[in-house]
Amino acid sequence: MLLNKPVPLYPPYVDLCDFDFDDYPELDKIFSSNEPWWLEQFNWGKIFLTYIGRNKSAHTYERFRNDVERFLLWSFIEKKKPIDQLRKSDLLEYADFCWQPPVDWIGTSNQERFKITNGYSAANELWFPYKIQAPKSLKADYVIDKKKYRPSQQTLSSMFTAIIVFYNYLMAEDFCIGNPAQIAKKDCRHFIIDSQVKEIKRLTASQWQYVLDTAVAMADENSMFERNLFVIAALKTLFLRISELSERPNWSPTMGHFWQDDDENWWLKVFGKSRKLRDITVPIDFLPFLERYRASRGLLGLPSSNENSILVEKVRGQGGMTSRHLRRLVQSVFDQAHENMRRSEGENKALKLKEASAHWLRHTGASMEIERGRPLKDISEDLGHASMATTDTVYVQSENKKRAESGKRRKVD
DNA sequence: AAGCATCAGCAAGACGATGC
DNA sequence: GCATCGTCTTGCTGATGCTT
Repeated sequence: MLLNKPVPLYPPYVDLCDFDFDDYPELDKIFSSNEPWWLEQFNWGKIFLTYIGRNKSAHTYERFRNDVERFLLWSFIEKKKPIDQLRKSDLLEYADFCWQPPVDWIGTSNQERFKITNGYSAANELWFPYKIQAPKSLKADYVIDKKKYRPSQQTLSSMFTAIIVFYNYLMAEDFCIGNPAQIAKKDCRHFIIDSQVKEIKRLTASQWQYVLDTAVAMADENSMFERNLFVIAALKTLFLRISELSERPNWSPTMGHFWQDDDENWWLKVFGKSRKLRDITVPIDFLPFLERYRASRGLLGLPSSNENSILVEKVRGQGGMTSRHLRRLVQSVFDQAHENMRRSEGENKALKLKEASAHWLRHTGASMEIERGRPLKDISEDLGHASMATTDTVYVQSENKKRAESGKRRKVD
């Protein structure tokens, strides 16, 4: 069976662990009817991904699976050469391929790799190795041109990372003798040195005012939106990441995580990125929002220590919520706020509200605090950054501000 | 100090399960 | 019956620690 179009090779991690060709008749056919090195290299990918899935995070598995799969498909179908025989120039060719893949390798929607049909896993016809989508702010009547697909700098760099790590693994296992990807990365012509001034992804003070007013109005009208109001107020005022409000395998946020010290200052304990626990200062202004949301759930006053009710609760069913749905709650407020602001201030001023995502609230809150002159050190701690340098480059950009200031006074004559 | 390798989190569409 | 919510997906962004 000649392979002339890309097919998915690797299932999700749990399914890869007990992978058996009997369950994947199509793959079985492909590998038994092609040159033996196809199967050998499929197996290299398989043991590498198994190792990643076992020792790294689930996300890293998915990220690396994409790229190992694309790379092998390219070597099978396009290059027709085993990966242990590839050299730097071949890898540069692969980078060109990724930069502008053929249109029949590109899809326009998220799709599962495999579908179960008649008890067997079969390739999903709608799945493609590459994907192009319309940006959410331009969703309506947007025509997708697959020829316009270009990976971002991050995507390209992630591609090299995955292939480099893959080759390193193969070298350690004595399958390969060198790492052509490592050398190719330095010569890849698609990388541009980026020292641009980056726009901070935040709302202006007036856009934020619309978001807050809209959320209050929505909650006043229908108590089901009390939850939306609480979430956006918490994300903005306490600089939270969306995940820090979500139920996760090793952490469930509860009301008891709000606590008071000896001087009656309020704090919130959160479990952040890279398994770091931190306490965030809770301003007095925020307490009414907390009380209000609690009241809508029939909880009296402010949280007592060791209170173990869920922090943000589902309206149907029991327990905390995943980040996916919390993001949708934020999005629904943004959509309404955009509509309100567009009507009274015009499309131009409201535009950013269409692009905004939940994470912008963290940026908006921190940026507004910096403008009010709160010490950078304190904000950095509340954000949970390990170093103030991160806070400065992401939120303040003091170097750029100085440069803009000194450049502003140049004369033409 | 800058750059790189590593890897974790976030965004948002698709789709199906679930609770009321 | 249907809105709510979780899971899977790819693409994007942020953070950390090591090397140079």
